[in-house]
Amino acid sequence: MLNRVVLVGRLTRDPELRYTPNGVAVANFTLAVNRTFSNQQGERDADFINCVVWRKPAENVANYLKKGSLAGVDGRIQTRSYDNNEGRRVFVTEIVADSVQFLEPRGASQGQGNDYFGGPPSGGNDFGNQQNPNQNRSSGGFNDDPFSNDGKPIDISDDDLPF
Amino acid sequence: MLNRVVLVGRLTRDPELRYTPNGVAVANFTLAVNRTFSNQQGERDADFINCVVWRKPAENVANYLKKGSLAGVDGRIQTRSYDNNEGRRVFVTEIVADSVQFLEPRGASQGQGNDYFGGPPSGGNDFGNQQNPNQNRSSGGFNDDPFSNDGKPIDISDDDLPF
Amino acid sequence: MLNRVVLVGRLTRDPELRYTPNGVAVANFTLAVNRTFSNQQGERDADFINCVVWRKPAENVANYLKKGSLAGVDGRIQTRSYDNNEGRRVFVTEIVADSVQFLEPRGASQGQGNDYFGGPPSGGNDFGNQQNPNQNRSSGGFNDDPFSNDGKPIDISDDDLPF
Amino acid sequence: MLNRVVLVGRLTRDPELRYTPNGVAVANFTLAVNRTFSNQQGERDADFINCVVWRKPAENVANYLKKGSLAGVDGRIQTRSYDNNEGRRVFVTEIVADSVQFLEPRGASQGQGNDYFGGPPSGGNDFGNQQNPNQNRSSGGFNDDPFSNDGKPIDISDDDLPF
DNA sequence: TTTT
DNA sequence: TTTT
Repeated sequence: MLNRVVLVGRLTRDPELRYTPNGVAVANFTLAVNRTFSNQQGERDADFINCVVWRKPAENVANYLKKGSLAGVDGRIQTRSYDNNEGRRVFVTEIVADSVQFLEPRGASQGQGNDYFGGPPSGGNDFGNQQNPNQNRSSGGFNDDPFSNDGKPIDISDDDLPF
Repeated sequence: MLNRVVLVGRLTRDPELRYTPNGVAVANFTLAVNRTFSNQQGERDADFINCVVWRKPAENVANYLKKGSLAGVDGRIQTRSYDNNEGRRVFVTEIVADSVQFLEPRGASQGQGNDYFGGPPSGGNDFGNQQNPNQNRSSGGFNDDPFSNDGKPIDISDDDLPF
Repeated sequence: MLNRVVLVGRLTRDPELRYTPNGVAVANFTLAVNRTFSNQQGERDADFINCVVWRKPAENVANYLKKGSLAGVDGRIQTRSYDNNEGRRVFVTEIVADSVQFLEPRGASQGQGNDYFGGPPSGGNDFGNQQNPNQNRSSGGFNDDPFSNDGKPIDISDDDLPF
Repeated sequence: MLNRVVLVGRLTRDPELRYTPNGVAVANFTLAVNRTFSNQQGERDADFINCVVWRKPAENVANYLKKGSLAGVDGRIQTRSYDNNEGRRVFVTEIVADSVQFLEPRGASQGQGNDYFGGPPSGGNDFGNQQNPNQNRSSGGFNDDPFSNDGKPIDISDDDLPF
């Protein structure tokens, strides 16, 4: 069923990288996502959202992100539970990231070249597991913008503004 | 910052409706969202995701959804904490729904008429807080489908299939 | 960079299935997504959104969805252009679906068993390309709901309701 | 019905700001969203996605974003049509943004203070129409991370790695 | 050219 | 503590 999450926020601390017994990489990190509205005290609260990422992107996260880095996450919500050392059942809600995007400007990672993110060897600012790069023949622009009416009087109506 | 969640799943039990001291409605419910892949044992696990919704849509949820109902949620992740009655700090991660969509077929709610959801007085199958119904003049369709080549030989290339 | 789309709507007509020269399946369909708000005339407009899906899920879409079917789509926006038979450049914006979910109730596809969707041989109501089924050990629930205060007076504040 | 889009990309040119006869602001801009995978030629294509935003956020977009700015968009897909000056029906697919987030680092807009975006008078790096700032009492962190096992041997299994 |  |  549908389960999709997209976040942009900052790492609250350096990511933690581990490996399973079989050598599969896992990285954990927490994203502080500032709310877009203020609370009663006029402050902007944040949500602190735990994220997990596996395999290659896990290593990229560990290598190129650190406390304070601005990052985007595309993933799904996962719930699980485990018994802690006091014999209590603990319930966990976290985001399993399909891909993590590094959103720091070039300077922040001393990269160079014409890519936003100078980091990973392979070039590119996105750490993803097998994506779905499907149909994309002649990637073109977009046109016929109804607003780009060349010199003719503008025609924007108010019809569509319900509140 | 960006924080967006979209879910489709089934209510694990009837929603709970309450009111704040000021009379504002809040509904809580949990969505079981079946995973789209199987685990090692060949079973489909589910994620159990707590949701909150406020005001009018809260009342609609309480009135038209029940245990087992299929529903869609569009919202954001919220984290909070509180001290429980043992003096322990409890951390909560939940979804604050901006809108909840009822996805049961008409029959399921004995509704009628030409709306999918026969429920709410106002008609419509969606419970939302103030949406952003912006520009939408002549709502039209889409056209010039590259695939609708009238009688001419099909032309789909394999260029775009990287794996 | 981030590019994520989630839709729930109804097919405007039967999906079209084709194959590339290399035998890769592609299905095209249009989703009518009713808006959640009414226009000036009190009517609910719809958006008509073109979707493409590749490989196995393409065949599932062709086999199990038809005009009017309620479906969910998780994908990304793609823009491309091509020259039509009048030598005009045509710009296309469409959704490339990573996965398509069949949201019709069981009866609608004469299925049976304890799966929501009785359709595909493999069982399951979701047609997806290689998903990212990562960490998901003991799938558990969620707990310590601040609202489940056992018999104690309810404590919901109005603090958080800014408008 | 569900219709949700989240994008992060760069403006292909300066945004265009206009006003309806009633004085409502509308801004148009196109986002270039680089794909996360390469094409057959080893290049990263981009999708060029037209966006519209209304009212106050429209003015913020016009004031604080320009060609090349990195921005996040949270919105919905809209389709419409109009007749162009050759009497042809043109179909448009675009994103109506509920909110636009400015993702440039502080320096890029000569701002200051402890907010990421020093721009808008009201402070804050997000331009949104009326959001849904609901329940958010004691915004706290997150804890009980199953991975933060203090000095005890790590326990990550491979159970969950299906491919 | 559109669905319920 | 979970839904079909």
